[in-house]
Amino acid sequence: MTLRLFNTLSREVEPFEPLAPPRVTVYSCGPTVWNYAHIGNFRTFIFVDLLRRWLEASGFSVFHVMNLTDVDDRIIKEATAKGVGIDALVSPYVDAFREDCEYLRIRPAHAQPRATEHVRAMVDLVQGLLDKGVAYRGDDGSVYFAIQRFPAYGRLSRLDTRELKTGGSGRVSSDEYSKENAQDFVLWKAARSEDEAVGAAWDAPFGRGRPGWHLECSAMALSLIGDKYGAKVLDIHTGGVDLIFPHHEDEIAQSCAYTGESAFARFWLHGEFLQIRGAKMSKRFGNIVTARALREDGVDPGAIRLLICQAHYRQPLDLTDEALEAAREGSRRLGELDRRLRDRPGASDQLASLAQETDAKVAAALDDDLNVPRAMGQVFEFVRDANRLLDRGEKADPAAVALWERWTKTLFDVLPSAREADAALASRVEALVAERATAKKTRDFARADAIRAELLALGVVVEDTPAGTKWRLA
RNA sequence: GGCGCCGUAGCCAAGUGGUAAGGCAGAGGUCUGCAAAACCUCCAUUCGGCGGUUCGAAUCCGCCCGGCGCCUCCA
Repeated sequence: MTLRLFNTLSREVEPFEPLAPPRVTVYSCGPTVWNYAHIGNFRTFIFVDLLRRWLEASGFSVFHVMNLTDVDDRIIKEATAKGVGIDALVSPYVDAFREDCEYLRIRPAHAQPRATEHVRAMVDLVQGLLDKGVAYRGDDGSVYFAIQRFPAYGRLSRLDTRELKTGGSGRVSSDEYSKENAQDFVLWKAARSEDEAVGAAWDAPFGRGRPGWHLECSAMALSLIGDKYGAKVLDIHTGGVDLIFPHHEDEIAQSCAYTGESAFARFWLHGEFLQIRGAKMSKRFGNIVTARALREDGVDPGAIRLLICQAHYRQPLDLTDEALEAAREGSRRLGELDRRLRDRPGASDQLASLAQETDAKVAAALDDDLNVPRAMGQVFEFVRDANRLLDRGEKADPAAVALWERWTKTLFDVLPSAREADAALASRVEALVAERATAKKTRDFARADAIRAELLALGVVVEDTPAGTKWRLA
């Protein structure tokens, strides 16, 4: 049983074998920190998080890099508008991104390089490309990559089968005139006064300027895996489907032209979009839902993760209130069983073997191009069967509990967040629960129900069990 | 216009040649003073439509309808 992954390069599911097992290098295109990342961005990052968790659980030693783009056109534009430097603009959003990742239980990448901290590597890369003659300096002082001098250009996005859009707005930016070929892309943008004003310009042998977006990823990836492992080729490169062209195509061109290798990454994995009510989430459409907005609305990260886990990463997923509510309910049910398992420790061959069977199916699903939804289906079948066994008096076998925690915590991390009532509320609730117990004992059910309603108003749900009354936050 | 993805129950969603996983919602039941939680039963003769290939298709092919994305430094 080996891991198979869909490789955008071949458009096929292929057996995954890293260059130097057990090490696996993964580079993920991260956010541009000009604003709060939205939940659509995070769908991709959660997909990568699931991939990493499964690689690690499969015994691979993962080195994960996710960049933070902290210099680009939008950032410069925003900084200019606000009259601040790019670093001042970006810093709060860098912090926000890390907070959001923590909220969504996304494991931080081992390296989270910021583009502006690696300008040296970018300059070297550009110089290397100039030296090799695949890049040239345009009339405007910017440096461009000549795609005609890189025959493999377009392989990832199947450019040879595409036609350029004709007609349309015909919008041509001024730098178009500086290129040898309209499709050449910029590696290094000559500094303008606006760039200087916000601190977005660096010295380079080929002229003062700033890195182009595509360049950033190549330079950081190559320098980080090069420094650490002496490697020139990534095992896996991830991103959203929108990055296939031109971003990843350009990364391949730059990187391979520079290293002389035939590949920049052996596997290219792309996550589909999270749409919102059928449309792409975009600032333009005003339909952005940020992670922090969800957090402020009290949405449990377990529910968000479960929602994302219930669709395959290569399928578009539509975010609706209904879908989120369904996931919240599903996550709650998982949480119920989790509580039950902790409450009833003991030995049970039946539960242990059930868990083992489930685990094998979960593993098979994940090995099949990270089929998380199929794996989740198996977990839910386990929930039903385990509850039935517990109803019949079986105990929570430690071996079963260990596997349960592997799925629900280590791999998918979909349980509801633990929520503790503060001391004041807890003591008030305890008092009411005690009073209700007395009322029940004297068969004053009207009083007991009134107290239950009162508790509900406090956000507390009570459950009468053979072991006594239990309560929890709703 | 070119390239690509998708259309499976009320909602979300697996399944890509062998006779429709799973979640949510809903109905009935067990348990309960009543609830809650959990469990049991039911809930797509059918997979956007029409043709075709096949012993057999949601799965392959063709056409059509509908939705979405990329071709603008957008995950």
